[in-house]
Amino acid sequence: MTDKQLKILQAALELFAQNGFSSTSTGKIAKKAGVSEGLIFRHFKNKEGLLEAVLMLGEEKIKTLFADIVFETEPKQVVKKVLELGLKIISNEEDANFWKLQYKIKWEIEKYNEHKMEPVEHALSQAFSNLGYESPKLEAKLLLITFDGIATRFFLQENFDLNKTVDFLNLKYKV
Amino acid sequence: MTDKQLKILQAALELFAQNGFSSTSTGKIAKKAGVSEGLIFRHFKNKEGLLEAVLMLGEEKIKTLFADIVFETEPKQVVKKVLELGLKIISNEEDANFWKLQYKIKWEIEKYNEHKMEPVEHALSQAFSNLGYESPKLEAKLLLITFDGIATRFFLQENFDLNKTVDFLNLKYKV
DNA sequence: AAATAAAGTGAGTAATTACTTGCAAAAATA
DNA sequence: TATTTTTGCAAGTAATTACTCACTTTATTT
Repeated sequence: MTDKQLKILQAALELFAQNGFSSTSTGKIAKKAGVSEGLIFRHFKNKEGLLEAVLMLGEEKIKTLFADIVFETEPKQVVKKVLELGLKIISNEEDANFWKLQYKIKWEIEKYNEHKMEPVEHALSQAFSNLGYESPKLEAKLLLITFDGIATRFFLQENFDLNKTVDFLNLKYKV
Repeated sequence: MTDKQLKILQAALELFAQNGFSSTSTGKIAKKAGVSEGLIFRHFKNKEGLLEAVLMLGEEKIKTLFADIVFETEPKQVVKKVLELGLKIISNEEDANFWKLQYKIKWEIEKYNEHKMEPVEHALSQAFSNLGYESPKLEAKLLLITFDGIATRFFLQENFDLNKTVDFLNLKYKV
């Protein structure tokens, strides 16, 4: 991984997350990265290849955040940590861009990659089971669906109060 | 509203909802509508004007669906009807496209129009209040957030089981 | 040091883009 | 019926697009 290669990936992440895939030209990426446009195609073959590289880089980062949840043994803490994932994301601008890109791409390419969240869903399901919930699997699914809703608001609704929402959910789930 | 004008709007709705705004060319819209490309600009000034016209048409349709909720007096029925809004949407392909477009555009243009849901939120809040919930306003907000999550899954997740999710929520809210 | 490979450039290309314009047909109005 | 307005088309246009190619520079290997 050369220095310029990384610069391209960073510029692409920012622009893709900000303006979407098809609205971001390779020319603008090259300019932002301080690189000739041809270099993008040398390293990533084509625009889609660049997107895939950015997406893969993001998945690695996201997996790190998941590990903290999956290896948690205290059931209440599992739920709490899932709910507070959002707060964790804001704290790092690059992480936030990765998440935003994930959702943006979902809507642009129309494919929901459900198995990405599977380990978290499983951990949640187990946690709800231990907490005595009647339908732990459905509870886990529902919480992740709610999480998608929260993400939608967080990235798109200007005056969305994330803390308030998370607090309320903590209260509802008693964690 | 001429016949061709309507054809343009219908073609634009389908293509925008399917492929997004910036990825849909005016040429393709014209071809699908069976119309010369120039006519689009005659009637709608530019591509954005066409989008706005489509969006406005959609809002009218959506308002109809909302009316049924807002004028409902039985609190349990209000909650039930909000939860079953999704089911109602599938039944009509055009309605589904309008909703899909709403979300697509949100992510493409990055603006969440919250006041659009305000009457529903207010009705929900009142319903939760009547049902004795401790924080009716927050409950209303949370349900609409969850609704966004459900919409995300409904439109993007291939094997998403809408009925199962709605049934579970009906159970949780005891409606 | 010589040879090979990889990284990087920038000008060029064909296709697509949103949008314009001049003109004809149809509809509405007088 | 005559005139004006609206609706419609086809052939443009300038800008932008993703991508290529011939070439130079830098790094790695022999």
